[in-house]
Amino acid sequence: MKNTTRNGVVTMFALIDCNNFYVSCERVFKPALHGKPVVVLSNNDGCIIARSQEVKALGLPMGAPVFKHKELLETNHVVMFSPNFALYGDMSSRVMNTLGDLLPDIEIYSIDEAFADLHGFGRFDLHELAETVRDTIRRHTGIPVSVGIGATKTLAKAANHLAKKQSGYQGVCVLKDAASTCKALQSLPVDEVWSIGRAYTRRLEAQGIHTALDFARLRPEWVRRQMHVTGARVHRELRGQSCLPLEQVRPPKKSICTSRSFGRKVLQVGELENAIGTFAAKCAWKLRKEGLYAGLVTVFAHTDAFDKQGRYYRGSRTAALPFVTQNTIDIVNHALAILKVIFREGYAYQKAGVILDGLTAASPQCVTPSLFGEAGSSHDDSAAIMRALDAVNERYGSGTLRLAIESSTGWKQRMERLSPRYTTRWADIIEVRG
DNA sequence: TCTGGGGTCCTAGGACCC
DNA sequence: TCTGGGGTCCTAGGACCC
Repeated sequence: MKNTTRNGVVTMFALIDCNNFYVSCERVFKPALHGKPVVVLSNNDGCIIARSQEVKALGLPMGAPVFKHKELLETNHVVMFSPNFALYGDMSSRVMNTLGDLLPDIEIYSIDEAFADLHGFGRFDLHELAETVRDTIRRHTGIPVSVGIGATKTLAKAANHLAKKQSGYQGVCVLKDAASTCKALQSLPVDEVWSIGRAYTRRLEAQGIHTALDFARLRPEWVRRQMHVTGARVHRELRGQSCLPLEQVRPPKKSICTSRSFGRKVLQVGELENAIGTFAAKCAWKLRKEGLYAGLVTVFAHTDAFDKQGRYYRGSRTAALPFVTQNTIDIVNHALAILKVIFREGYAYQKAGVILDGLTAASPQCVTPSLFGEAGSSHDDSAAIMRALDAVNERYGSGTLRLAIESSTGWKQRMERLSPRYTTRWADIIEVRG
């Protein structure tokens, strides 16, 4: 196994991952739930998207629909929450801030995970360092984390998985040399390797490849041929050759999407227009938050794929905007025009969405305007109106100021088990009585 | 009755051009 | 029967991630 170097110094990567993150967030404010089975549900309270250890032990899989497991959930008195993303987002920044104070070079990889480059910690005991990280985050935020350390990001991921799954590790696993790495990979099923999903697992197992070590020992040419560049990269990473650098600056988004399942059948074009208008406006708002402009709009709508009786239809179309924009009114109008084209009478629509692509950071002044581009309000006026819109909604709550076509509830149907926004809403702040 | 939402990257294949 | 070759751009779909 080769180790990677940075400025001639051997470097190691850490992956810090929150345990059962959404469930842990709920538990911080309801300590009585520790040791009890808890799940967090998707929008519309449809699927299970986070499970406590106790629920995993019951054999309930990730993404399981609630209605299929009603009995199991009831007999085991599983506590259920609607998703509270305002709370999870805020708890995530607390965790990341604490981590950033401990380790200078981090990459926030997802809401509940971060990588760290440990090149400055060569003389430290990495196991002790990892324990300090685990304990400090727990103390400062209440969130339990696991820490995995290895010579590459993929090995850090693998180490983290073992730290979580095998209780002997107590949430900390360091693959400090070739011997410990080999031993770890032997105990890691190949489908747990980062970026080896269902499809590749099926093909690898057919070849008798069952563990990460089996995979790491395959010939590079074979892996390149069968699993393309992505597979080849993972393969090299598992063998200790770092191919994935730490990305401390988040690259700009390439697409922005807002979509929902309706939670009921939508038949009328007017209702669908209301939904698409709402989603398009939300996309435009996300776009402005990122400081980007969109060049393409896609609208899709489809009936229920699980419903074997009903007639299936899936409509989707992409259109180029006449000029790049971040204006809600432009984006909503174009989305509604696309909807007119794809809408078919007589279907029971179950889900729809809007996607913005062709994103650019350039403001319209820097972009050649379309020869037949829509004249009218200047870009300056448009930008000023959007700033005013965002300012009002920021201050008085999203949806205070909106287009007539938008729904006031954002097409959220059932959210019956929502916890309070303890950390982001004054009215919901927790009171401590002494 | 009731099955999430938001992303990225890669490849193959068609359209089109010279 | 036999039907150029190479390049680019775009899109759809697959695979994967959290």
